[in-house]
Amino acid sequence: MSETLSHKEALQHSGLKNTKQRSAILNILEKATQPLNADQIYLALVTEKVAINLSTVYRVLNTLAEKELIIKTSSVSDNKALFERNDFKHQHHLVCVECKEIILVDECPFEEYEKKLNEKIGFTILGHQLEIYGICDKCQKRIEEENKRSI
Amino acid sequence: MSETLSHKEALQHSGLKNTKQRSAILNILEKATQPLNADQIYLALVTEKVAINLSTVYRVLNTLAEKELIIKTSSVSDNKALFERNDFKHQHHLVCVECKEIILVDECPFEEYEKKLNEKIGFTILGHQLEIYGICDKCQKRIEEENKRSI
DNA sequence: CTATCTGCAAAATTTTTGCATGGCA
DNA sequence: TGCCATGCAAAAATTTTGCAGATAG
Repeated sequence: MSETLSHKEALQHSGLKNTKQRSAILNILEKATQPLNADQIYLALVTEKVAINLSTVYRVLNTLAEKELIIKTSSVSDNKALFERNDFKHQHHLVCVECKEIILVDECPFEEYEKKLNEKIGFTILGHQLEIYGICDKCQKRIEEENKRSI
Repeated sequence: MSETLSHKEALQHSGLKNTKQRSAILNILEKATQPLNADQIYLALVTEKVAINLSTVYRVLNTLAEKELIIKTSSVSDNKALFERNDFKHQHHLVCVECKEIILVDECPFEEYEKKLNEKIGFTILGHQLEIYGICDKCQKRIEEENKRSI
């Protein structure tokens, strides 16, 4: 399995040992279509008959996030930590405060800004964490509809 | 105090009673230059000699967020719930990873970006949580100096 | 072989809840 | 007055940690 192989390489490259727990967690995140929380990952592993402890899940996730193999974010609705694989594309999350859906966007408004800050105050930006929240198109329309009806 | 008055009106408009705890919390968020978590709000209230219980803070914050008088988000780094007033005038933090100093900047690269996102995918931005990290001018120069000396 | 990793149990932290009392409309 | 809101204490939920035994390199 080439995925497992690349996980092994990724772990080694980060100076981490290639254990079945770590590899299994990377596999889960590989398959996921949206960020998952620790419990969801734990349950997915149990379903796949992977023997693991929830505290190990947390520890592995934090380790992988530190090494930037995965990305740690957090959910607005129930504020649990969320994790997703780092495909090294620079993306940001749009979180709808109504339906809690997460929309991924590739564009980033920072290239410009980073340059400006550096010129202005000499601050060198290494990175940033950005979460944008608002209301998605679908919810906006639903809300408008509801308002019309209630008049 | 006109702020207190508008809080009273805002609460009434949402069908909520105007209690000193709710008003005090709205006041704290009014003054804040960035989203605050429940504990920070509680501490700010205690500092201002407002008698309140932490569970009331949580309850009030959730109620206000439901009525959309405030916005609930969550922090990426320590995933705690964050709260800010709905029409937030914000600043951003530049955190130096060397000396941990925090530099406040007023400029925000989002006005442009928000417009673009709205036109493109209909997403209406209510706010955003941004953590920028890098190296400040001072540390940059110190590091360069150290490197020169070690050659 | 040994430094790192995991499981387990227990603790720490954040948030929620039940119930009796208090206070706004 | 009546209902909504708060305080208090206790519980629930999420995440972290210490330690002893297991395992990858």
